[in-house]
Amino acid sequence: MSVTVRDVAKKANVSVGTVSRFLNGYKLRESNRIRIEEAIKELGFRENFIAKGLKNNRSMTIGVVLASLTDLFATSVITAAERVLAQDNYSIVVCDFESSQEKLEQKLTFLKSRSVDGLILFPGSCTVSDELREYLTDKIPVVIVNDDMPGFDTDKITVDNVNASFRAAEYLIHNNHRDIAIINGDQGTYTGRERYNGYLEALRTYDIPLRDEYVTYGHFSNRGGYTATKQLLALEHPPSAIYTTNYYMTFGAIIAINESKVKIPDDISFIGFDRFELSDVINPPLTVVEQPTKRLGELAASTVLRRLKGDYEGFPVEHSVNTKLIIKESVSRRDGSSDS
Amino acid sequence: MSVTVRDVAKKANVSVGTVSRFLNGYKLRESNRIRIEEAIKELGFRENFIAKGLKNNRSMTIGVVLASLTDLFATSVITAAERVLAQDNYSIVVCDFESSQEKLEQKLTFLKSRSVDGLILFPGSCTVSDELREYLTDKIPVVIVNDDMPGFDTDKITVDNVNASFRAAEYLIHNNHRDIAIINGDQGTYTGRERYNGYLEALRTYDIPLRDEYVTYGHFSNRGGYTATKQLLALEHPPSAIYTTNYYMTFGAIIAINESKVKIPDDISFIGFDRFELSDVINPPLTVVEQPTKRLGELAASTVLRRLKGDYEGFPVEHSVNTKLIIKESVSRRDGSSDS
DNA sequence: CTGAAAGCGCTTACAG
DNA sequence: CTGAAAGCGCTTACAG
Repeated sequence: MSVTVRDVAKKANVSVGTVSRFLNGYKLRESNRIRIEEAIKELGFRENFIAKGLKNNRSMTIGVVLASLTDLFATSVITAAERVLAQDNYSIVVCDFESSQEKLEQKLTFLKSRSVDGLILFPGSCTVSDELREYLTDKIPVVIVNDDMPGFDTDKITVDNVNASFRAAEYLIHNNHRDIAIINGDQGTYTGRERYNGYLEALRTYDIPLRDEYVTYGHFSNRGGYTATKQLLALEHPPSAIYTTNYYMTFGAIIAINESKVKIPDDISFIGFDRFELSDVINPPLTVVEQPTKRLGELAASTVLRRLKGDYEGFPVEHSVNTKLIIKESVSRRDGSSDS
Repeated sequence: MSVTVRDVAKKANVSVGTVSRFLNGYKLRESNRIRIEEAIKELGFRENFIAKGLKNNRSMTIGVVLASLTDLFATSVITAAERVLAQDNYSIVVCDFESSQEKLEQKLTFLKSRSVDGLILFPGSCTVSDELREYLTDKIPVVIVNDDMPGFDTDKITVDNVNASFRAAEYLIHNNHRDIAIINGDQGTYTGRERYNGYLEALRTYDIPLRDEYVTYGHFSNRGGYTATKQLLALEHPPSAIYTTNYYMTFGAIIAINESKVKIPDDISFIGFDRFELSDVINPPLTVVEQPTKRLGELAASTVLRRLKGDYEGFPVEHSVNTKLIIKESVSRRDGSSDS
């Protein structure tokens, strides 16, 4: 049915070995090269990656494992990663594990049985497991995105979460805000904790007492951000500024604010997280912490690729990429006085 | 290195053929079965899907091709599809083509060279091409999701787009609205056209004249929905109701409305599209057209699976799944009088 | 630079 | 029910 190296070899009057060498970029006699090229074209030959994989013990696929396929941050990162991987002829096979540790382990063995050559993992709140350790034992490179994984030493691509929060809070402080609320994500996650820590650090640095009622939790969801914001606005002494720590909570918060009578930035200042389409649509445009999703994806991809080529220099490496505080118009300058 | 059928065979004192038969669920002598099971367990044997694929000419992977990995509708559908496919041991390899016809064709040949066994395609504004036709020629099942593709006869899973719009508009009409605006998606797409058609049909059915200034285009994006809404609200005679035809435009519109002084549903009625987390968060909860993404994904998956098993009954089949109009509180009843 | 041959890990007629 | 053997489409020492 499909045309194979054997057919090409016959047509070009060489051995299959020579065809194979041609395909893999080895030098060969000019005349042979030309005849093979012609034969390939005439016959419409295409390599069979499966057969190739069997010999080389390579599947030319990279597993991508994440909590949910509908997570905008992860899919943005993956989009960039895919582009880089495709250049080297790798394709990605994706699995979501619905934030379940058990499902995660299941998916890991599933992907293992498909002989993925490498793994890009967004662990979220999940932890190491034997299934994961087996990858490293078998020399299959694993790259973790925006997470730590205590007890699992592998390459990581992260973002300066602590610093991001620090600068967001600091920016508010520089604008004379002292009543700064944070809407935290799940503290069971690395990003949730780190982003909270940066906030705490900023308050400490500038000698601003931490007020418990300004520390809320939105579970990284739209609804959570919405509820937390409602709760903050209902406080007897509401904050003068709110800082949200991911995209979903940001928009939950914005909707809650829009529903109330308070206005950004006159009545309340606001710093959101992540910069996707909505961030710039709303009015006033939001000051946000922008995560370099494209760069993260490219780094994740190039790191697996590098390991795949056997270059294990510096392993395990951690690339931390800087976020950017995008200053727009959602933060207003308070006058110096404090009414507390 | 890794343990193979040969190792299992040796340990269990049978031939590799027998081990293979065991793996594929054939009956065999009780004593052999037991010894093989033990050997597999002791050796930690796992099948090599690549080798299997070479013999069977199957890769056990399904290609998923879509315009953008960050599209919430598509990723919701894929999530459900993946679940079903995984049950049959298929994994999905995804490619986005960034809404470019050229990239699409490129990805199609790319996936072809990885021997995907089937294809789930979200064509968006792209059209048929030789690369795609080749799949059918080679008996690789292709299922198209929520789109038509003139000149390409294959299985399709769609949604009752026309009817969805018809019922949305009708619902507004039943609530005495006559000045109904629509925010259309790109008319180069199937869903864009169909959703517009349903609106037109409703107006025609109820003898309501079409007003050009109420027909706007939001290009399926947040920003587009935002801009179109601003424009509608600025009209000398603004509509009494707005209907948006996808999720992104819905939230662009909501933000625009929130920024203005008009209130939902008192000043303006609103029907959105798609029901993801935000739809229920905002206040008042939105009346929306809900697309059964889970069902769509399951149908797409089970349809490829069926074709893969050689069951070509009814080919090409078109499953049209019903949307639901979720009635919440964003539509108000007008009094009978008209002020036009 | 190239051919002949063995082999990657599995499956499947064939013969018993 | 099972073994021996050929083969899926490719790669790669080996010898020349």
